[in-house]
This record gives sequence, structure tokens and C-alpha cells, in this order.
Amino acid sequence: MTTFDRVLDDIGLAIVRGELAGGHVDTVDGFVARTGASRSIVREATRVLVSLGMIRAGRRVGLTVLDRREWQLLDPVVIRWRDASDDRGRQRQELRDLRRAVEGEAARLAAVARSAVHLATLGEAIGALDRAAEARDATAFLAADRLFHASVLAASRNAMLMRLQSVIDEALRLRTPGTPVAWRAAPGDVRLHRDLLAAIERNDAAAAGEIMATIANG
Amino acid sequence: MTTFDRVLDDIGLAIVRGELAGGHVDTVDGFVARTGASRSIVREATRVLVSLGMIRAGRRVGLTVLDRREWQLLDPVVIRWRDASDDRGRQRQELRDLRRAVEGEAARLAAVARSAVHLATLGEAIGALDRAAEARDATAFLAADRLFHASVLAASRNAMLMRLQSVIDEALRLRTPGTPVAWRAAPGDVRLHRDLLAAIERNDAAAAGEIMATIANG
DNA sequence: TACTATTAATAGTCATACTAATGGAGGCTC
DNA sequence: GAGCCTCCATTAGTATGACTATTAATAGTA
Repeated sequence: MTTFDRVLDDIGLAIVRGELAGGHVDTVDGFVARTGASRSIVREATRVLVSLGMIRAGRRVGLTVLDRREWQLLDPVVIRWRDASDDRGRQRQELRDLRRAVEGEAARLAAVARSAVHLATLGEAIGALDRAAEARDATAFLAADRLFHASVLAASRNAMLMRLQSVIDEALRLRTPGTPVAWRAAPGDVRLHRDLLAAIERNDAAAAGEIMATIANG
Repeated sequence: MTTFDRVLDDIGLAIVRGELAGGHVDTVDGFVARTGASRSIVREATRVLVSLGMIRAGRRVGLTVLDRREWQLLDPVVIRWRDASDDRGRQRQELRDLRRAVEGEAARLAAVARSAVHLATLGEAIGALDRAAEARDATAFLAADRLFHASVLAASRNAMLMRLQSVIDEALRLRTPGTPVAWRAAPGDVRLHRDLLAAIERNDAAAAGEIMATIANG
């Protein structure tokens, strides 16, 4: 980890943790003193923090720490910082809600688009899901499930939704060791996935959204 | 506009426009020559671009332009760049889809939470909407509509959804001059908003989501 | 051929000097 | 006293040069 990373992390975490509260004013030299790094490094870090909406720079006034509602809450680094703060629980709940929204909309869009190549991929994923459930292979089941969800997102043909999902997935995987699959739920789960594919195949956006919501809530 | 802003914009736009395609390798000195700015400024800009997932820095290899799927597509500055590129149309469509997802989920969450203070705000917004429709005051109608949607988001109590909406709204407002309100649709619109509030009041998340989708699609 | 040592290219870091906005203090006018 | 102007100290912004550390590529060796 470079000096830059250390400095950025130090300041970013301090802000997220409230150690440097919104409204607090500091200077470049202040951060130089705080971190022990050179002015160049501190300036590079502040540029990134400004781009993340966490501080504002003003000549003759210094660096003002901004309020949480200005932050780029969807940026991976901000998410990581919040995950290492007291906000952790709240953020994880927000991420789960967000994932429902993303996957639901992706399912609807997939149903609207209904491209042949994507349908094929989804079919394959369901086949893998089925085989893994029969073989009671938890690892394979998880992998197939991931493939299925990724395929739905790809079928939505919306790069922003895909980006959002990858950010969410990475964030929710943080510190979440192997989640054991509840095998009792597996057969119903496979059936729901099959239903979702059917809804997409018959262009039924509303049903696809509903089914995806059921999958997410289960 | 500072030198830094110029440099960042120059490189960022060049990447988004494909002038600097994914896989292209350059160096700090290369960008210094290209932009005419000092090394300090170029380094600050590259740090931000790295944080946006648009380039990767490697010792002895230089700065590699990354592929679109690595970009932080939800960052306001990336959105602005794409809005100034050939991607503009596609991005706007993606943003509209995303907004549907966000507002739908917000409505569902608002129905689940059903907080008194938020219900009051929503009631006020509907009152304003009603009065504006009766007075045929387009400006007031638009303002009340904005207030209503912002209130639904606030009622969802999800900071990430709120952030997302503000990013989307700003992006879709870019270069979109005063959209004339279709007055014929107004009465039905007000009724839908009233229905949405009713669904939230009776804790009916599914209905709230549906109605919001109808509003968004109309 | 496979493995190792060397080298050169390049980002990373630091220090220093200078430039240019700008918020605010103090004074001036009415 | 209120409002406006002038000046100044403060602070971010910009530029330059020197040095460090990493590492991909190359040459050398068994």
C-alpha cells in the first residue's frame, strides 16, 4: 500500500467515522501535519476526496468537510469506508434494498428485450442450477445462482444497472464468509428461477419483476 | 475553470469519446505533453481518473486506459462526459430505466416504513399539486411534482436511493430545457399521486410500487 | 530450455518557490 | 449607523526538479 493510499484512507475513514464532522474546516498543511506525508500526496488525496463529494476546497478558506448527503455514496471506496464504520448495518440494509430495485428492474427490462442469446444463457444457468440442486453441491449451486443473476442483468442491456449490481455484490460480500445455502429452500428456488425465465420468454415484464422480487425477498 | 479541471476534462472526455480507447497505454509525461500542464496537475488528474476506474497506473508500464465496464458509470462527472459523447442517447435511456427502478423501490419502502412526518409532507405536496392543476400554473405544478417525488424518496429512508435519484435527476436535466407539461394528463396524474399516497398509507408496498411504475411510464 | 541477474522505464514521493483568488478587517462616505 | 470600497493576509493552485522504488523486459548463464 502506497503512501497515497494510506493518506486517502486515513482522511476518508476519519470523515466517515465522524472524527472529522461535516462543517469542519482544515487546510492542506493541516493534513500534511496529520498524516506526515508530503504536500503533493495530500493534494492528490484531497482531489480524490473532492471528487467523492466528501470535502470542498476553497481558496482562502481551506478544505471543508461536507455533509453525508453530498457524498458519492455509490462509490466503492466510500462504501468500503462506511462498511468500516458505525454505519455498517444501515448501509448493508440500504444495499439490500437497492439490490431488490436493481434486480427487479433488470428482470422487467430483460422481459422487454427478450434477446435470443440471453435466453440461451439463462437456460444454461437454470440447467446448472438444477443439476447442482440434485447433486446437493452447494458450491456449484451458488455459482449457478450467481451466473443466473448476472445473466438477467446482462439481458437487461443496461450498463448502469450492471455496474450497480457489481458494486452492490462486492459490498455485500465484504466480511460475509461462506453463507451456507438453506437446502430446504433450494427446490422452490429453482422453480422460481424457472418461472422467471418463462415470464421473460413470454415478454411479461410485470410478472418478471414480481417473481424477481419474490426471489430477492425469500 | 482551473488548469486541473481543464486537464481532467480533456483526458476524461478523450477516453469517453474513444479517442483514447481501452487498452491504450500512455505515461504521465505523455499527458504532460498533451495537455501542456505541469506534472503535479497531471498526477492529480490521473489519481481522480484512477478512482473513477477509467485508467490504471502501473510502475514501469504507465497509464492504461480501461474498458467501459470498469468505469464508475454512476459518478456525476462520468455521466457528464458520456452526455457529451456519442453515448448520450443510450445513457439517457439507461438513466430513465434506472429512475423507474429507484422510484418504484422508494415507493415500496415508503409503504413499509409509513412514517407520520413523511405522510404529512406527501399530503402537502398533493395539495400543492391539486391547487396548481386547478390554477393551470405549469411552474407550480412542476415544483409540486418534484416535491412529491423527493418526499417519496425521503420517506424510503434510504440514503443511497436518494443519492441515486439526485444524480439521475441532474443528469436528465442536462440540456433538457423547460419540458412543457402536458395539461391534458394533469388530472389523471394528480389522481395517480393520490392513489400512491393511499397505498403508502395502508402499507401496501406492492400497490405502491405498481402505481409508481404507472406514473413513471406515463 | 529454464532459470537468474541486470537494466532501464516509469510511477511514486518529497521539497521548494511562486501565483492568484478571496473572505474579512478596517476605514471611508453618506 | 448602514452600506460600500480598499487592502491584506490566508490558502489553494501551479510549476519545477530531484530522488526512490518497483517491475517488465532483456541479457546472460547453467
